[in-house]
Amino acid sequence: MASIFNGISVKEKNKLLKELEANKLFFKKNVSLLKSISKTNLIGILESGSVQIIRTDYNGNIIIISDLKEGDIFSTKFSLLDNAEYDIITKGESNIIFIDYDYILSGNNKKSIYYQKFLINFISIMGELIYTQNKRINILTRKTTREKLLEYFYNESSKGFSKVINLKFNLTELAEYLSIDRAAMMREMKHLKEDKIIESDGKKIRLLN
Amino acid sequence: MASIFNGISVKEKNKLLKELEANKLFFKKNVSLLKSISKTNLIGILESGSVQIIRTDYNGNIIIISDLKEGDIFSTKFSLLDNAEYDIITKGESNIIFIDYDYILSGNNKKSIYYQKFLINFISIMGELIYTQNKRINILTRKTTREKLLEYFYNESSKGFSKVINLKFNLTELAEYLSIDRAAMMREMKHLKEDKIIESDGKKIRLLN
DNA sequence: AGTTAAGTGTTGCATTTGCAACTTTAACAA
DNA sequence: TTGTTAAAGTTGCAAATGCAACACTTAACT
Repeated sequence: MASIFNGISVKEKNKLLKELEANKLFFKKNVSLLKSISKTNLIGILESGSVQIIRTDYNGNIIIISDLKEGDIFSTKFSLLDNAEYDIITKGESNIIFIDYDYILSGNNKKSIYYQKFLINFISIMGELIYTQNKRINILTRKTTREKLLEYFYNESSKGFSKVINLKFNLTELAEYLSIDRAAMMREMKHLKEDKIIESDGKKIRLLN
Repeated sequence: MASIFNGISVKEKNKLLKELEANKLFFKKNVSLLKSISKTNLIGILESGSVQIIRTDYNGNIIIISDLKEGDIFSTKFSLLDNAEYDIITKGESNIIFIDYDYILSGNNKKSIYYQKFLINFISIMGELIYTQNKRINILTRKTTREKLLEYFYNESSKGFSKVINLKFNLTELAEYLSIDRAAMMREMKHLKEDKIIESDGKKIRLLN
């Protein structure tokens, strides 16, 4: 998995961050970031700790949009953080580097080789994100629960070159990812088993035929 | 809207394309591109003409995934073009520049200022795409037809700073974008009118209260 | 070990949805 | 003008889905 500082030494990284006028901020556990930062134009790099992007729907249910680990980045520009339903929450004490997005792209007086590497790494990360999003859209646009499940299973199966899938989600999270009711999903998985299209045991799914 | 050659002169552009070992290919109307190119690692830039990315579902229905205009880019890496349901079709005679994605990112011996501009423009375009995709996912993850419609209308309304929306889709395309049955969508729009939540006339929608 | 919380599995029921099959309207070319 | 095609608008109906409410199992913590 690409990281934004790939191929950049610690020394170069510090120079780069100064050049980009980066700010490093410390946050306690369970804090909403949106109160302390600009909502529209920042790139955040999670240096240490852990952070979640969440959506709170009209019922008050919290849906985890993404779970960030050290080295991951997020953006207040591409994500929908101007939308009141969304927020960024620290799950533990976290150090986060913020850089102004437009300043990254201004290019002014930034000709160093590590700046170029930074741009390239950024592109790499964005490419992965676009691909991930396309996969999800490809699933979400299926009309039935069965099609959504099977599209997901086939994706995971071909990714691992195997008819056996070890879910990286628990079943509750899988239902959230597919955006379907959990009970309806369980029901449909039962039908898929009855129809001998899959076998399953816990998080292990086997595609038949 | 950002273009990949923003701020790059024609002369520089030609140097850059040589540096990136770009290939320019001509295609006739109604041709599938996937037969002539590598499926996994290219960036395509539509220099002239018009192109669509489509998906053919199991019923044989064709869904337009995106409609590319001159200057737009597409990627065989981020899009799901390895998936048999997807294809790229020229709608008219088209000239397309292909660049190897990994080569763009290798950075080797590429220190020119226009290469840097190219990277920056690329990031800009990818950022817009990520944002667009996030918006769509935000809609597709709503459970009901009504919520999908309203989320879409509210988005468009706040984008235009107005309670009146002029749809950029026709209603058939809107149903496809929201991934709902057209008849069901029409029915729900009628309910929204009866409930005095919207008024509508053709492609003009007005949000009430 | 015992308690609590989180996740799994199931069911009945009302509602929503997709699908098929129409009619009507609009756009446009012969 | 008339004929043709695409889009808009309707409706009935069967099937799928979400929701609520359970019981049961597993994991996590004190």
